[in-house]
Amino acid sequence: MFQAETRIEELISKLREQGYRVTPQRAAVVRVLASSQEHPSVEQIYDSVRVDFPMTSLATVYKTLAVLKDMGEVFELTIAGQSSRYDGCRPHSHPHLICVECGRITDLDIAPVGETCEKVAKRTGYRILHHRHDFFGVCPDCAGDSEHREEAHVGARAQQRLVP
Amino acid sequence: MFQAETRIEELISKLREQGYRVTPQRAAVVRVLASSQEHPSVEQIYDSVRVDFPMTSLATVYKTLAVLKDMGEVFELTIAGQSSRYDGCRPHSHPHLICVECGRITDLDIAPVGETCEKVAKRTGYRILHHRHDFFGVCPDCAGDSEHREEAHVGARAQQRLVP
DNA sequence: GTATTTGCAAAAAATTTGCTATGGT
DNA sequence: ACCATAGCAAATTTTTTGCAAATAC
Repeated sequence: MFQAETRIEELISKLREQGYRVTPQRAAVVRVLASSQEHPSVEQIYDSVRVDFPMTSLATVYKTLAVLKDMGEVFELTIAGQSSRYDGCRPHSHPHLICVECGRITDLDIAPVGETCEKVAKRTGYRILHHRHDFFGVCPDCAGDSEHREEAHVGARAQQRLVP
Repeated sequence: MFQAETRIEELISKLREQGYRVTPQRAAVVRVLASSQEHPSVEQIYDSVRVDFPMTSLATVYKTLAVLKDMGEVFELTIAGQSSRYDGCRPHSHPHLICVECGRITDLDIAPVGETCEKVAKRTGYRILHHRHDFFGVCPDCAGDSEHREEAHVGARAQQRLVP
């Protein structure tokens, strides 16, 4: 929130530096990414962007995200059973906490495992680019809900299949 | 490879215990999952299964994987830009090494972060179910390839006086 | 002015689902 | 025999792409 403006400027600059054109649509996507803690989906980014730029297309959002991903400024969080979420606030790998019920994604500030990256590189001979460390669980809200209404509560956002 | 048989039996038993019927198709999927280190995709599982059971359908593979995932015996590794891969050899969360060039996925045997899970649970109030710790990088083979490609591509002239 | 980028709509992937016949228990 | 499951094809969902028109630089 605080650093959102800074991050927006940073991303805009980097786009320019790399020879990309800064269109209003791209700027809008950047703004949404930099100012949200929500790790939004493409659809959510699209909706937010269209508040200010109703002419923006979904394809453009995808294309912009592809550019930012290639630049290494945005990380795509693929998740089983739902569409990808995007993290553009912090350029560096950091752990996430993901509620498997409601889909909420939170940044974690636990000690980074930076040294482990180097350890892995040394041991395996890989050149490590980044890593993902995500914890999946049930958030307090959803835990409370499911205690009370186990069967009725099928997460509002999370589509889970029911199996006998 | 050694423990494959054991793991196959284990999975079959667990299916039975939970009231699922053990069909030849399901057994075949289990066999592929338990005996491969490759973290196969659905398509690869499908192809392997069809060697022995050519009548098996892709939908059945998906359905079987859904069952095994729900049982917590198979983990779906979602990856940006490609279809999911499945890890059914070890039931417990463990880190992976993923080559972003060739897609190869290798199990890592570095120290588990079990205590971190509990730490996260304590700190956040989430009930942690599992976690993902994956390192993305370029494997030695692919690194070699791209070095050669680059050299060939740059050509003799450009090489003479370039920055270290 | 020119090359990139947009938006659209259509295509391509990837995954799921509904329904009936089949087959495990 | 009963009911879960397989197979198939159609439906969904998610993401990508080709191309003419618009536009950032």
